Amino acid sequence: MKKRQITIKDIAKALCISPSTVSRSLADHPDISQETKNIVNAYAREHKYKPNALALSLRTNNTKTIGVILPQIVHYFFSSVLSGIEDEAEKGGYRVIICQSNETYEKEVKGAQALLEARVCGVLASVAKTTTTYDHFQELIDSDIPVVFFDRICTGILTDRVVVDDYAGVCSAVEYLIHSGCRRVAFFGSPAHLAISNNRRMGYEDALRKNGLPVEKELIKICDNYTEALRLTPELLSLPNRPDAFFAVNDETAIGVLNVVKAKGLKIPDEVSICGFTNNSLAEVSDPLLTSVDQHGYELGASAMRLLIERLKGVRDGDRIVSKIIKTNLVVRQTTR
Amino acid sequence: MKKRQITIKDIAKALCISPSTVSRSLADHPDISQETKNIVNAYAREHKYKPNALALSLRTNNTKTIGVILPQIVHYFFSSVLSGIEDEAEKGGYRVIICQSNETYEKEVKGAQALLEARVCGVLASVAKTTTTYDHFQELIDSDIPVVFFDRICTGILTDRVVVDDYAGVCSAVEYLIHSGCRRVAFFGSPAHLAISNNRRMGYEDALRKNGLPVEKELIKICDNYTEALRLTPELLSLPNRPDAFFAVNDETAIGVLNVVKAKGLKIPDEVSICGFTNNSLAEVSDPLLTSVDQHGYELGASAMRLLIERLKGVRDGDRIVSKIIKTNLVVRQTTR
DNA sequence: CCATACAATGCAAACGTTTGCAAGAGTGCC
DNA sequence: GGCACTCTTGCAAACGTTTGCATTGTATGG
Repeated sequence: MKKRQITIKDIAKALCISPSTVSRSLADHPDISQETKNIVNAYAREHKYKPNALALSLRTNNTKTIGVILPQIVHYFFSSVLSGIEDEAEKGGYRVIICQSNETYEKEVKGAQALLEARVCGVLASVAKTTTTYDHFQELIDSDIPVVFFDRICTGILTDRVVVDDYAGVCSAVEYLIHSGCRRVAFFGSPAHLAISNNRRMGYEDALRKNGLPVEKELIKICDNYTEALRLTPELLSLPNRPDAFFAVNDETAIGVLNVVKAKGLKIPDEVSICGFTNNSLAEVSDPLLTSVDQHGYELGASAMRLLIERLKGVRDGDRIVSKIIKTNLVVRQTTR
Repeated sequence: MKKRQITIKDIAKALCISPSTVSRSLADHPDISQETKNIVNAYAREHKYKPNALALSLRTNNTKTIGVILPQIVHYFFSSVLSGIEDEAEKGGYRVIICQSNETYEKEVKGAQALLEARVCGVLASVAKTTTTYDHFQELIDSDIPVVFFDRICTGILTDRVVVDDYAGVCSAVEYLIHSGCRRVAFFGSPAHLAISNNRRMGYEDALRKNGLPVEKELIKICDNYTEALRLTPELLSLPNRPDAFFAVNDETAIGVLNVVKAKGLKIPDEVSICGFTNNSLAEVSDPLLTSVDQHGYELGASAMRLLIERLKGVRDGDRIVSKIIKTNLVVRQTTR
């Protein structure tokens, strides 16, 4: 009952010719007569011949497959990155196989092993939060599989990378706040042990300095989720000299701020401006609509994939590692002046 | 410079034994002496031997790979489904390769072809909005590749499916609204040409009927996005006999309603109750927090994958198609009494 | 001492392709 | 008629595995 897919051998047998002739006919090889080609192609089409990608890969030692290792598909940012990766892969004729680490080191390692066994041509990776040792990535590279890190890069390893320009994104957003008249901008950021956090914090501080404003400890909080924002925002608002703007390191947090500010009866943006980061769907349904820094996740994924494909094609010269930076841009909506 | 992965043949040559012995040693075959096994395993570990999944698949005619066809990875619902699929696949030792259709028929067909070429063991699919003909899915089935549809099922084809219990989800949510004292519940739904839309609409109507309330045309609108909600909600609120509750078919729309209601100065939930559908991250950051029907996307994906694996193992008997229904549940928050 | 049994290993084919090389048929030229 | 050429096709090996069967060597039993 098990129906096998039809193979080149089957076609050859049916038409009483050799497999080589069939193969060459399908590939439109000049050595084969037009007549034979016609017969073969007709038969192949009629019987819905599909080349066996496995056999082909084995033969040519080229799987046309890219592995992706990322923390969590469900996060808006990563799913948009993945979407960009997928689209660009398809354009280049590559398949994509994915492994989510769920932020654990162990699953990340398992994923890398699986990709090695699948003989992928290259790997795109964003490292898990709990990862501190990088042997599994090094093993990929040692096996001559190009690795391109995206967003959460791996500092210990010399390899291509493409990251979001957090620093500039935050800096220009904060400058925008300042130029619109804000004088006391609060900053809600992530814990400092991620490289990304520091970049953002520096962007904030530099924007203040560039514009002659003081960096005040009491306006800087570690706060990167909604509930924390609900807890910390009132504290800041009740300062004798309350902030007139908030910059939050993600949109959930910014929405938390927004809800508190509204509840206190303060006018947005006239009395308090708010700016988020990521620009996910939240920003498009809040009231008022949230101004946010767009990270261009899709573009980042697409860009990483393009870079990887260039590597595979050997367009890029050998050792020179390239590090691309995806520019963010501020999407101004209604929470800023 | 190109470093090949080490193969069984390499090990055989290095140890001056035959490839078969190496293969059997690695598989812990009883025919092989413990001594030989030890030597082989040691050598393999030292040189980081990784079995070539391609060759294995070709040999055994089993790729241990599942194909997934879905409309858009970026949507919260689909990315959570995908996450469930991925996790469950990993448990079962399957790889996952994904194709997004971007809601277009053409890409869906291309995806199906690619999966056929990759000789996947089975396929999980959710059909694109623009798809009206199903030959590409039929071709998979004709090639003896089991297909399990999830969420957006394909009515024309007899096959396993797992869907969200839209009808019951909407019905019980609306009943909840009624039992909490609401008498005029408005319904914001999708255009009727999707099967899903009708189920939801029926759930709404039946809930009203069961509780002796009239189904009123003027309370039923086609409206499934944020901006539409901003346009239509004021209309309903200015009716002489305005609704005291809104049920929306997704969370974006519900948030739109919420924002309008708040702006009008009506109390939520005392004067107007609101209930959404999907229970995505929006529901957890709105003010007040949105009551919503959780679709359990992750569980749906995991369940579909489990069903597919059972099929592949032959646990399920041949022709009987199974259709699983994932129960929704109402997450009551602050927009309902 | 021979037959038998058993343990350990090797041979070779197969999975579905591609491809270098050889081979056959036909044609034109001297 | 023989030679060199072109045009078309086929043979066989290779990619990395697994596995049925054959082979070898050794020990056991009569």
